[in-house]
Amino acid sequence: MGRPTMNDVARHAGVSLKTVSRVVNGETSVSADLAARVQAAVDMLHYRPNIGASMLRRADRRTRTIAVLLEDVGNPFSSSLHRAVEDEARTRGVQVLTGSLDEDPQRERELARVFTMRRADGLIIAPASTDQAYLATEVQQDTPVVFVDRPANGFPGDCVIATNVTGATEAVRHLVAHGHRRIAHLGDYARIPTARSRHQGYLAALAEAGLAVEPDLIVQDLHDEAAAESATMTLYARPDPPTALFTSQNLVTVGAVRALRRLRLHRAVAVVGFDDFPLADLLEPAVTVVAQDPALMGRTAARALFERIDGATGAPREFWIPTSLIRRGSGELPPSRSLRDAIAL
Amino acid sequence: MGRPTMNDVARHAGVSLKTVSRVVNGETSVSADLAARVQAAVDMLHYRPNIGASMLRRADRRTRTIAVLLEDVGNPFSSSLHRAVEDEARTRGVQVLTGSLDEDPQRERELARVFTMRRADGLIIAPASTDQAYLATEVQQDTPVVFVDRPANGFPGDCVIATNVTGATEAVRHLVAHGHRRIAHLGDYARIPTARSRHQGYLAALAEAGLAVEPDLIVQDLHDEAAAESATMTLYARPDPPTALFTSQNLVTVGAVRALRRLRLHRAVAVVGFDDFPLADLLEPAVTVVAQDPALMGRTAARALFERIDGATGAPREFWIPTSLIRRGSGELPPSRSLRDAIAL
DNA sequence: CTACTCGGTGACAACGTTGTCACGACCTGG
DNA sequence: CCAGGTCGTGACAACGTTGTCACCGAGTAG
Repeated sequence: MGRPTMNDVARHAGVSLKTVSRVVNGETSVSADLAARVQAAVDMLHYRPNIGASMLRRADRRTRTIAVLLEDVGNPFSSSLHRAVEDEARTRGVQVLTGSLDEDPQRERELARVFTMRRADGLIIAPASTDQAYLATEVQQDTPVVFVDRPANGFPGDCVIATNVTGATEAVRHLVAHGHRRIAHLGDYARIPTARSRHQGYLAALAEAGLAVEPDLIVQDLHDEAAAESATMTLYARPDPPTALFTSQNLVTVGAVRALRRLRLHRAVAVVGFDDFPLADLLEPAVTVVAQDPALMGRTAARALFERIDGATGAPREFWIPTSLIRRGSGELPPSRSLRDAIAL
Repeated sequence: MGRPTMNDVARHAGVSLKTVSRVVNGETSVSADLAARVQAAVDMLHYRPNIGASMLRRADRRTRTIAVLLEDVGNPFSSSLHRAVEDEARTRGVQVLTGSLDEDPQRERELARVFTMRRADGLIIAPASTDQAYLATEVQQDTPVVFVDRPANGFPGDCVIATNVTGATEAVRHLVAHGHRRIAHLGDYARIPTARSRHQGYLAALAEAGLAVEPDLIVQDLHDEAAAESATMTLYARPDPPTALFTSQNLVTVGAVRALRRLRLHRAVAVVGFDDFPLADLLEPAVTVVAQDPALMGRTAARALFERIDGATGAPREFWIPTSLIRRGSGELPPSRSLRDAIAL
């Protein structure tokens, strides 16, 4: 004996199945006494509508479910974004399915397919793959997709993206303004679009300041703390190390800070990181960052998605979420004259 | 024209609906050439089964969905736990619905009801309310519920809980071992069971060391950084402040550390926090904590849940997830003789 | 050669719900 | 008093799928 159905309620209340349906759906065309009898039966049996069955029959075909594909629901950026999406969904009585992609394009496709089979009303995707053309066959014609954090390719959908290029430019310009001429860039996987944009912003700031690009000072494909830490160690084993670092992602920033600590250079080398992280203000020196606003990105993406679900048409839109430079200390350190001495120390 | 259905595929392949069903479900009793024709039609039409409809008809009534109710999917503890649950679910082809409770008992009931209407196969709940008796009428007889982080009341289900009491005792014992006699406790909302357990552990360690409980040194109902920071400030405005702090939650720990910084007491007052947090090792001094293992808690809860979903019966089980003391510096500071002088400074 | 089995296939009902329509009771206006 | 409309209610089909069962043809044993 599973859960009671509408039929059970109808029998209990001595009315027809359809009348129960009407009461449960709050239609007003039911007489007061029948409605009361139905309600009593519902309460007695603890009846709960099966919304799966309901969606099957309903005209609008809505599951009142959206799916969110993020890099990793366990990391701070993704989870803040997730939370903001949840809050928007909640006001609409919509539930949220999530999945982590771990930078795996294959997994992105798999999950898109799975959520399609579940007939999610819409998808929010932080792409791990470089090409979303597969979505054309994977999702239903009228299932909207909103891309967040990274741009989409090959599939039309609203995009919600941080101002990566200008944010990175601002970061590097800030270092230049504090007198730095040799500024290294520690970047994430070069295949990640945001990493490329930030790299581009770095180059733009150098160009603007008339500084030469020194390939030796650019290290890419750093994705975790350990890689960033060892890359930083290597950088400072060179004869002529940079006086400042621009790190393009928070794990990279933390790895670099760790390395500078070990080298006792944390008060000698300036650092500006892209993306804020908790406790950045409590480190010594506190870490200057270009902060993103993941909650705003999530809220914006969710709102855009719901507008589409509610029928908004028109060309794909781009929402640019501004970044903001937060001066905390590490980015305001002046260039150290005697870095090599400091290292020798 | 929505998505193609099995009927469309059947028509295209020139076979019956049922044959398509068999092929889609991988039944082997279909001849090779019919199976091939069906597969071709599936590929051509980009057919995707509607698993909502499928679940309605299937004998096992499984939605292959579980629901996870956490405090806040955006905080580090909840999101690590969530991620671990996702990984377990993924190996089983099960999807995860999540919801944040924000310590709101009402919201816990609402979400339990919503996920029931969606016929989730099982629930993982980090309770926000003190009584889960409502689940008896809310969830189906055979829908298992696993409680995580906090114990349940009034409803049978496996529990996955950190060793809060012994962890807290170990923390305080550690401070005692370093010579502290006046150890304050900064606790979360007293209504939260874990906060109470940690408080209990604190008292046990004092008793064990023959130290008197000083009510003035116990501050409860601190739930965020700001509250913890101002409580700490107040504590050090007293004539005879504690030489060490035991903080029962990571936001409280961070708030306390912030206050000690402002008071320039961060090298004078020992701190041990309950629950680890990113970058605790990079602060000065690095923060000694009793670490929980949220990923292990999530994994354990998910495995327990799936065992129940797969039919395991028997009395509710308790899984105790051990905590571990991580010595980093702040907890090893000796008692300062001249705290009042330091404050005056 | 017959009876019986077995493997492959399809017709049909059913899952729990909502959309459509028809029916009867009551009211209203001429 | 009757035609026409409105209101409340229920019978029935349908959503997309799977479970059940019956059927057909071929192979096998007696």
